[in-house]
Amino acid sequence: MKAIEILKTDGRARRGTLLTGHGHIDTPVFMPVGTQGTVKAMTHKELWEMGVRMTLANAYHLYLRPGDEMIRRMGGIHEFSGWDGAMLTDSGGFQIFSLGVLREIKEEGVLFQSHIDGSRHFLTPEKMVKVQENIGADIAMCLDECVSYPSSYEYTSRSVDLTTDWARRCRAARSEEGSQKLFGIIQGGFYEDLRVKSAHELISMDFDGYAVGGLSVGEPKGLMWDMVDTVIDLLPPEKPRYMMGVGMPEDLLEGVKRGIDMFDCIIPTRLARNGTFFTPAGKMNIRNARFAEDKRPVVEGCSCYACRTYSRAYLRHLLMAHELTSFYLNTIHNVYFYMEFMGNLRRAIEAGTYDEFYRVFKRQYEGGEYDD
RNA sequence: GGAGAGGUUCCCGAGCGGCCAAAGGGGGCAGACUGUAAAUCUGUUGGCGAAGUCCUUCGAAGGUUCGAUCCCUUCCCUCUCCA
Repeated sequence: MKAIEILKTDGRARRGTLLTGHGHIDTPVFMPVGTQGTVKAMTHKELWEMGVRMTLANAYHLYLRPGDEMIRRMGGIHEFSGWDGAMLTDSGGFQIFSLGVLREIKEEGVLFQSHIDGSRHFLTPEKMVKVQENIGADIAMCLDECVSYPSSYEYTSRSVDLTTDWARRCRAARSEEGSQKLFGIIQGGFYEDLRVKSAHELISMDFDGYAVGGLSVGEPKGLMWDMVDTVIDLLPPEKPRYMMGVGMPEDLLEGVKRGIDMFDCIIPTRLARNGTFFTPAGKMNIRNARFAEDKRPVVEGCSCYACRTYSRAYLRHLLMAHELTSFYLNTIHNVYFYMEFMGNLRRAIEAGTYDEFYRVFKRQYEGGEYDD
């Protein structure tokens, strides 16, 4: 079954509808990250009201706790959590990368030591497909190896072969009944030929969609876009393209311009908890002393609950006092900002004015004039 | 009135002859964060534009010493116990 319908294009930018088992999702879409089946500090109510219709959870984390079998017995992640929107699960590939000290990568799979209790687990592509089926994600991701930057050509090359082999095994392991979609993940580090090779091999396996992974791992920005450019035109236009783990608003702007349909990133939620707000004029660190007695909202004219109700001074106070409400309100603002931003991107594509939107946004965002 | 303990940089608190502008924590200030082991991490926190065999600082004033936050004397102030 088809995973996306493209409604309109503007240059390379695509405006479409992602077809999932839990609703049709307007693309380009940004998925807030909810690793453990919840976007930190949010309930479904706030997310839904802000227009979030799709989130990302993590199969590795849910496998360890509470357990994928348990979630299956509870009726799947949607029933278990009460989330009516769509959900994509990452396979745990990123954890192979980020929890590096606790792992050993083999051809057969990854030997992993749980960060929770130290227990040993052998994660294979087949197993992670099964885990994601148990969880009941609308979109599952293949197990992959996300290579760090910098990595040698030799290492990256072997890693791509491994990721490709794992993708083949994931493809073979999936059960064909049900509406869950499975995406392949293009790797290849920062070597164009490896990216091309990875893309070609995955495309030949006919996945429901394709992700570009292994980006934003510490490389210069230019390199990241080189890799996207290298691969984007190889991808079948009738399938969704997902840029994993990206990014900042300016990254979304660049990605959409290049034809990416889906993004996820921890940035809006984590930065919120750490005191950084997104504004049309760039990032704002609310801890800065100059906001101590600032009665204005974070963003003048912003319709989010936090901006409608609270001042910079008060939000700063909540953060400094380590009040839990701070996480809630800050996250609301940043997620709202992202949702509104994505809506604007989509409308710009519909209107055929993406280039203009791109220029205006960048000028404002890099101008940094929120402090008057 | 008697006995004892103590006063250290914004706060708490270590230091008890030079390696001390003074550990550590808190707080403050600033930075970072990109498929979340994140309610996290990093830097900085006396002055002098920077630097230093520089200046000021460890309750106050004297003293001993080449040298004192550290030893001595007196004073001021806190706290505890006894009366």
